[in-house]
Amino acid sequence: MLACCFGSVTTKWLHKPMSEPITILIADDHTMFRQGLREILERKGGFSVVAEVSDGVAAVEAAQRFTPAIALLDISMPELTGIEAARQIVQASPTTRTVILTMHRDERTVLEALRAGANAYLLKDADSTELIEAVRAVHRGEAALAGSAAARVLDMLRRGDSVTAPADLLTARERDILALVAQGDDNRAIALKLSLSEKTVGNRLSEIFQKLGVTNRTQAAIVAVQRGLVPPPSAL
Amino acid sequence: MLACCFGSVTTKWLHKPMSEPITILIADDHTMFRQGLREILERKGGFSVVAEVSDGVAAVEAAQRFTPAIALLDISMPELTGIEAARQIVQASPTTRTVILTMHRDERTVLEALRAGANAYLLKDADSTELIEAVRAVHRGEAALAGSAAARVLDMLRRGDSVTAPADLLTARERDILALVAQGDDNRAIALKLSLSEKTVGNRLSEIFQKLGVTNRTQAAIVAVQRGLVPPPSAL
DNA sequence: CTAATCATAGGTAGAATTATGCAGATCTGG
DNA sequence: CCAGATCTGCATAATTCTACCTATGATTAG
Repeated sequence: MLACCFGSVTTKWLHKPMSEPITILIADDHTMFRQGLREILERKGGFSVVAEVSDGVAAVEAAQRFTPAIALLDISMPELTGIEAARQIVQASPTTRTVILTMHRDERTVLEALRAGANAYLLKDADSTELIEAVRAVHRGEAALAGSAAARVLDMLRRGDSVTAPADLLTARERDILALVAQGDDNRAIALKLSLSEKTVGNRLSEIFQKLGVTNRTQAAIVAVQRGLVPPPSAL
Repeated sequence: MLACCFGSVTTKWLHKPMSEPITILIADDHTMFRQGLREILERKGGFSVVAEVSDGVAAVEAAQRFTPAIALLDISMPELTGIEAARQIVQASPTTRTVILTMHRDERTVLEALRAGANAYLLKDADSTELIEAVRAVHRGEAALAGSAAARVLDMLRRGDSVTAPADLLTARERDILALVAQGDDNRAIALKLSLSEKTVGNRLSEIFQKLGVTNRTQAAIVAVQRGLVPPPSAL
């Protein structure tokens, strides 16, 4: 522990001879988590947290303004999920590489994130050294997937079918509907809010269920939130 | 930043003359978050993290074995929610004071936690200095509620009715059912798993909806997870 | 241009959900 | 032991949901 502290101080003094520190944007809706991450990164040395934001929209804006080398994006954020944010950040700030943070070890979420242009996918119960290593790897231009995640994705790539078949990506409209389902709206409410007929909502929903591999709306809501397909319901 | 680092080192050297460090148990299912918390607490000085666990059951066991002065409990944990863990910890280790961490600013959750015997209730988007202050206050024997939370609870206490009326605490059986709803089970599946008739499940559900102030099972599932009434669905 | 996909919406039929009311069994605190 | 709360089960009816079918117009890719 002391060694660690000394180590960090030492590293700090050696900043100048090192190459530029890696600039980082942290996006997570929990202040404590952000501060913890910042501590870990800055004490380690070689990293410079240039922005901290608490929702997806702010993340995109900050990425555009600060063009950080790395954007650490939590999946579950208000306004815009980490995955959506990543999608927009690769447009808004192409030099920024994105790392998705999540608590769910879900293969399909990984693919969803990678398709959105994310360069890495890390579980929140990964060790902080794994995080550091992943950030460095991504900064070097490698696409990093933490330990177990990497194995799973490779497995899926090997099986082949998994990568193409469950390309069950929801369409934009389907996501609209799913987002309302995940807020507890019934079909009538959804139809009203989206100016659709209840029939259409019901039909869409059936397709969504198929794509998500579930059989009812409650399961769909759970999956949607867990996979970061829609922003989590803020408060009821 | 440098000052901060020196400060922490200094504090560490001064450990001995200080009163005993406050022993702390951290329970959260995200390793990164735990490590961040630990960093923040240990660098600040005066705190000693004696155990880190990732689920509610382990939290209760650790509290029993290490009898920490403070248990920092995340609400949303596998196996056992932070609130349930607090309930059991006050039994298993009466000298341990519990601090509930959550991301939801929900008045009813606050009450739920306080009723379970928690000594403090902190939002995860609180500042780390607030956390430190709260932990110290709780250790001094005070019941701490972070800024806005305190105000809200006081408001509710003032209104009076809120404290007694929404004593809509669910019964044990109702929680059982709600937990399955929050996993996406339909009434038939619930009836099977709990050895009940579908009718009974339906009846219970209607009462649960009333108590939670919702109108359908999806909303109930959302509320249940957000309030920490049931452990979140692990993976679907 | 053609084929494919998407968004829309209508229909039917069956399954599930939800709101109520009633009632016996059990348990618990006073 | 009593009173009250809880758990259980049954019934009914209205509502909602879900699966599956068809079909039209718009957009898009090849």
